[in-house]
Amino acid sequence: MTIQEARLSFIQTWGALGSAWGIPRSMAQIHALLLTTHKDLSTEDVMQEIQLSRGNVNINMRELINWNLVKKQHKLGERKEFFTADKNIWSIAQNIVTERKRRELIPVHDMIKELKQTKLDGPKDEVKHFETLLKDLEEFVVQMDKLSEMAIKLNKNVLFKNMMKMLS
Amino acid sequence: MTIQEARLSFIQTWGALGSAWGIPRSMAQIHALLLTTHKDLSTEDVMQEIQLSRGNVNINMRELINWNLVKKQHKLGERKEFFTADKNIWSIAQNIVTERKRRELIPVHDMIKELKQTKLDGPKDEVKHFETLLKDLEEFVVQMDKLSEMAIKLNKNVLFKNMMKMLS
DNA sequence: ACAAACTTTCATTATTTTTTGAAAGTTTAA
DNA sequence: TTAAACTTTCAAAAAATAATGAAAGTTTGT
Repeated sequence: MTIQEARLSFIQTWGALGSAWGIPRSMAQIHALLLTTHKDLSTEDVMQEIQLSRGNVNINMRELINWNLVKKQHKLGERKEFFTADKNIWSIAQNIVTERKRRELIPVHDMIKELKQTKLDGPKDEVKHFETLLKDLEEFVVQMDKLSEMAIKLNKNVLFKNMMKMLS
Repeated sequence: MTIQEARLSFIQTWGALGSAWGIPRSMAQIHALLLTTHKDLSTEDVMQEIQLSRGNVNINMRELINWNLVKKQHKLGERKEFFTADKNIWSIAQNIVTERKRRELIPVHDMIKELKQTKLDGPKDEVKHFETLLKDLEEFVVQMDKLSEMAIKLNKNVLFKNMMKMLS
């Protein structure tokens, strides 16, 4: 298999995975392409390599930059902008986790907190059941948050790896 | 606020969250509805409460059953089927993690393993870079898998909670 | 100031995903 | 065996999401 074929196959799979996790296919594909190459790529390069329109590349590249997964590069003597992906897999994971937390975990937590503060009218047992649900959910959200922090902080850490071993 | 309003608000938010994570809105809403009530509900009940078509409820309920989040109940003297959600938040989380792992983590891991076994033709440095990427990704996938196992096993466990405290 | 080189925007189009609902299928009780 | 009560299926419609590409905007060098 040529390296080109391997790349394409990787890009396809990564795109499908992104799609399943609510990340636009093109965004995931662009990210995958940048991951597979050491060279910095221009918008034109990306368009050509994975057959996307200029607008699409532009918009999704900006999003990747927002997520801190990609950086702009300026080449001496070149007018074009080039792009390069962070290649450290743990830092990639950290940025993705942070971003999704901000977008999804926090809004849910806010809703839970708000409902918890609200006095609910209705049959006593129903109110009780609902309040228990809210309590359980909040505990869960808080634990997930801690777990993600922990995973981020300790991913490369010896203590963490030993703990893993200890617990598996 | 009435308990009915609170429920609706919860169902809406849960539906939106599901949507962001690649789970059909209706499926998440049905799940949320079942979580908010102690009573077992029939298809008809669900259709009425969140305004969904019969087919939609039927299909998504089946999916919830596949995910082990919901169980069928038969009531004595009733011909209809009723449905009830698992109310234990940790067991819910476990089932979701297991299911998503099966659907997304494993296929990606398989792709990585396959590419790793393949002899790649191309410029030496490009091949090297790509192989490093594969190695890093595989390590990552394996660690994620371990982390999810750990989270599942230890969620209610005292040792785990103390560890969390220790590390935060 | 001009124009070439490049980037960004956004209304429109295309694609994908989800939902509908009526028809077909199944089960149960008499 | 029949028919009422209920469940399942799936082709078609609707809704949501993503992609296109041409035009507008910006920057840079002369």
